[in-house]
Amino acid sequence: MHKHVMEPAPGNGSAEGLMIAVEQLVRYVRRSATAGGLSTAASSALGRLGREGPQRLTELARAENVSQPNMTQLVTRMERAGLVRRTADRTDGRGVLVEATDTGLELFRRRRTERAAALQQLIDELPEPEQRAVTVALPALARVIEDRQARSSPPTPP
Amino acid sequence: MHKHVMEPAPGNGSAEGLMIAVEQLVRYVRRSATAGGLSTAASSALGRLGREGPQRLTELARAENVSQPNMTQLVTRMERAGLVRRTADRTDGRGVLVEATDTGLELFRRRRTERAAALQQLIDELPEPEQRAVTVALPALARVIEDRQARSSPPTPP
DNA sequence: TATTGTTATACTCTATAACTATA
DNA sequence: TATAGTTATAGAGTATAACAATA
Repeated sequence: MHKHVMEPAPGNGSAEGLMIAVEQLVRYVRRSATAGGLSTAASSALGRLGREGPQRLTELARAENVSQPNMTQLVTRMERAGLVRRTADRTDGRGVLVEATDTGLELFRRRRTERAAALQQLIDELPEPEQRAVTVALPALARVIEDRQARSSPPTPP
Repeated sequence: MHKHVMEPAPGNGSAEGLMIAVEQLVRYVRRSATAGGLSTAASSALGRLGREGPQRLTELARAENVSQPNMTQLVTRMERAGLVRRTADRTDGRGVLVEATDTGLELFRRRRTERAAALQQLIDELPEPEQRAVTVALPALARVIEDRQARSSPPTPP
């Protein structure tokens, strides 16, 4: 096959090659969760609510790296779908707490199970040493991302 | 911090934990490319055109896992932006070949460089053995995904 | 005055169904 | 008849700007 433009192969270890691999993984993962017809954005927001419990709309928007109006609309759609509910923040009359419903939590778990199964299928096809590399590499990358985010946001000072 | 719902941590090696890590990586990578204001979809399609050269619209839609009308519209938007052009397929009057322009290719490279730099920053913060795990794991996963796709699509039979 | 959230507006992205033109 | 592509339609996802209410 003729290569129209010279570029790194996904396997050569350069940062660009690695990014090509990541892009492929991203596309694969995105396709693998289908339950409930949830979008990536909804699934991600719901996951955060499930993991971390009810939180402020602004907090959620910041955490998900979307604008406040975007989150307002996303929450509205999810509320309409019965996945989350809004409640008043008693400590601040301006605030709104967003909370996952039982339906929402259950759907989120089912979707993540689907994605996890798809990833597991991939891993199962790898030889042993590369399997181990995956179980080391992915959590390590996640940890570094978390560290960076913790460093750049206010560390809940006294 | 109180855990609202019990769930695997990103680092415990279970498929669900690994998927949480992948989700985090996905969000990080998506945010890291900003040049040209290209969307994920446009960037991905442009990348394929760059790597593989001009191809049929249907072929492109299938490869990117989107519907044909979706690809029609995406190509239209990209054409309007000067990133691709349509040409006739001389071997089939119904067909349309989509081809990246020089502008399109240049922008694609710049965006991937941005993403690669962001990934490299992550990797640089890892201890040596985990760095090595990353350079093994990501290409291995990409390779398995490619294998699966090759198996499920017609292998260009005679 | 600053912050929280919503509304208004305007794109992109996405799918399904219906259509046109060519094979 | 089947395939390639477009058009029509509709809804999700996104952002910025303007606004309302509360702190």
